[in-house]
Amino acid sequence: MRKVDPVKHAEKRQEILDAAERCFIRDGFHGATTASICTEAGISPGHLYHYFPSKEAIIGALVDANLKRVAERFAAASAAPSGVVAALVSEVDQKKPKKTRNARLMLLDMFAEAERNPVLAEVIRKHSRGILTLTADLVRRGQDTGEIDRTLDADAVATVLMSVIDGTRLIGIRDPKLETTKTFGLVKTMIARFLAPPPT
Amino acid sequence: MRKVDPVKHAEKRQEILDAAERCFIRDGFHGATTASICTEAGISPGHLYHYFPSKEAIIGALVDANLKRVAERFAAASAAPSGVVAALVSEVDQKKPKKTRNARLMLLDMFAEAERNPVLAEVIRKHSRGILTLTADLVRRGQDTGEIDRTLDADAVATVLMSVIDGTRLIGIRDPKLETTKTFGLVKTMIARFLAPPPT
Amino acid sequence: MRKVDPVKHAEKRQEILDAAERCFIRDGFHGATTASICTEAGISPGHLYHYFPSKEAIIGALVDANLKRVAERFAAASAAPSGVVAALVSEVDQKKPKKTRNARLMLLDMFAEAERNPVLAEVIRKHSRGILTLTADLVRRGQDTGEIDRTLDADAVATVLMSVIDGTRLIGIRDPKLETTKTFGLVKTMIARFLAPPPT
Amino acid sequence: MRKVDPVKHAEKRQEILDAAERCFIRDGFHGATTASICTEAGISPGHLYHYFPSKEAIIGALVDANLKRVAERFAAASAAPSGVVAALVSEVDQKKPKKTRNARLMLLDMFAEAERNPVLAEVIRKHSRGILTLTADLVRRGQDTGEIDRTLDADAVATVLMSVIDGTRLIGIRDPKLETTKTFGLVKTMIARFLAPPPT
DNA sequence: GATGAATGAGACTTCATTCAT
DNA sequence: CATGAATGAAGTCTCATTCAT
Repeated sequence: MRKVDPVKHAEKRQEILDAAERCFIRDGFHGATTASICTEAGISPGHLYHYFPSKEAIIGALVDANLKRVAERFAAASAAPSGVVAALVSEVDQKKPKKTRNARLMLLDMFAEAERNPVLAEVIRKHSRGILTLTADLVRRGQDTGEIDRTLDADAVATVLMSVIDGTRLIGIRDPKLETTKTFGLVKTMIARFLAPPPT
Repeated sequence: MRKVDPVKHAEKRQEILDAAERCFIRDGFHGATTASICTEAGISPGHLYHYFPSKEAIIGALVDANLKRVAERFAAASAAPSGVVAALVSEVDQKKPKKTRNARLMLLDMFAEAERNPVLAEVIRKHSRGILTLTADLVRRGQDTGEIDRTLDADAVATVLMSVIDGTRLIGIRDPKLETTKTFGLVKTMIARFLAPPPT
Repeated sequence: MRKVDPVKHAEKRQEILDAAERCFIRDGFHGATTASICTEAGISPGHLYHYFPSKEAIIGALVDANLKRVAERFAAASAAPSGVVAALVSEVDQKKPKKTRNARLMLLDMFAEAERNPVLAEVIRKHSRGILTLTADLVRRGQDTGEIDRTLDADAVATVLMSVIDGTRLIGIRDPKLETTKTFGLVKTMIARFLAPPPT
Repeated sequence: MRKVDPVKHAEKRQEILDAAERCFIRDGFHGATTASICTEAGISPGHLYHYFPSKEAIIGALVDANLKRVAERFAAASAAPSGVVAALVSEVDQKKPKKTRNARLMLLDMFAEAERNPVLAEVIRKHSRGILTLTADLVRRGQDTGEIDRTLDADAVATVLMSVIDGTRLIGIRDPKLETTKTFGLVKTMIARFLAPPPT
């Protein structure tokens, strides 16, 4: 008799995820309550559980979606015809401050949560491996073209670059005033000098 | 004649802080309960409040102590007679994996918490400014001796280096297997190339 | 189509208030616990907070309802066609001893609580002003008909009468044995002599 | 070897009672903590129990002392050579507002507490009986001299007068603005008319 | 699907009282 | 006498989750 309309179901699910993201950014993973998410999404508390089996599952889905988005953005940058180093450096660029802040908020909550939550940790590891592979390939391409120092280990370089980008994301907690174009520019300089082939 | 023994009080306070740190590392700021801290410290639930007015105050004291320790360690490295770049790079070095992990756990919880807790945010900012000043001075010294590229802005360099170190600390969440000597070595290479004066 | 049933909600809320009143009469505002109220109301500890944001709010609602009831009862008496003095005196009458005792218990807890709780104090003030106005009007009516001494200030008389009634309510604490028909009768005599126009 | 100096002991005891009274007036019987009383009295928490076996005992002693003082003041007024009605009415007089307020605070807390505390209730009853006896005697004296209506039952009159005075004390909770000289004056008028012998 | 009433474990905190020194 | 460290029961309130309708 009754059939679930899978499209509508998926749409509603996404709406809830969006609402949850707003709540998490506003209040953090722990500060946000399922009740607040339901209010934000305009549904009743019980109804949430038609779409997600638990608050943890919402977090998991959100983290997965977020990291996937980042990975895809990076993949797009890699595929772009600009130089290899330019692609590598693209993630450092300063977006709108508000976006930067939101990204940082989610990143920190995600990472902090992942420390005690193996499922989340695995999600992060999965996406990290993807980005790492992509980056390493990019580095190897740069080495082939001579843009990048051939003596560097491409995989290790990828790891270091990912860590640099993560570090860049955190600057704003140390002190919001440090989150400047100058800082980001200097990070790019650092990466450029790091990767540059040694002068002959 | 009979007075409070401030030494004993401070000692007990420290014991509680140590116990709390173990709990926080094990369960996180949110997962750890005041009850678990009391059990770990071997005191009764109410007694905690003779030493700290709230759980938040414990976190605050712990964060302050932790960051102070880091800053002091770094100050010591700066004062050492080894080269300037060596000092700058010292923080990257891999300690015992367990210590690395613990440091990361605290760092993440601290930073995540600070996003919603202005008091904590200010504590972090205070210590960050201290480290930044120290680093910038070190960089300037390096520029004076010719070890470091004179065209770089010392303050901006300090910011970038701090961010790189923060990023290094996070590698283990992305994937514990990446937390290798090789990775850390390559970070040092990056910093060295970044700071090196341009070949004439 | 499907909506919250506001009637049921209000009913449950009232049930809880009734349960709370029983608890407060039995144990006092401080002696009664939210747990005991929940047990009395037959609900779980957490569920209380679907209907009231805090224990204080329950007290507030109860005090408001109680005073409102008193004011309405008095308003009804005022409207009755019996003589003005009879109406004024009606509040003194002795009800069933148990009711008298309960009323006293609530009154005392209310008043004691109001000393430190401005919100409660305002609730009491609000209803007191209502009763005062009503009484003063009644007195003026009596003065018009010649039942009451025209030289008395109606507002001041209202204040004194309210205070007399409050005092009457407290007799039972001084000594339960004093709470007799004789005492109450004499209070009526006092009021009658007080209000009576002077003999010409 | 060690003898307790009973004088010093009694003095310290009184100091503690004074401190406790300040605390109770400030915070109420429930709001005041033994810790705050100790701080106010300048002693350590443990030391309190050298003078009183419990917080309840402090309240008991304080209530006893307070009521005794009231009774004595009233006894003094009774003994004064002024008219009988003047003596009866003396308790109504408005003291300094602050004193009035403090008296009310203590009275309410005392009475509210006595509702659930039989020991306190008995203390109150004891002193009430004393005042009642005194008042009744005074009334009888007035009846002998012709100042007071001879048809009134002296004991019942005493009860009513005590209740009127209690009521007067509460006026300020209903609304602080009502605690005026005019109100108190009118209460005196009421009492005078109440007691006056009927015109022949 | 959808609601919101209901649950219950458990968190943080308070405070009168005791005890070792 | 005097201190203050220590106890532990209990209280208010939160919140993820379930269930009847």
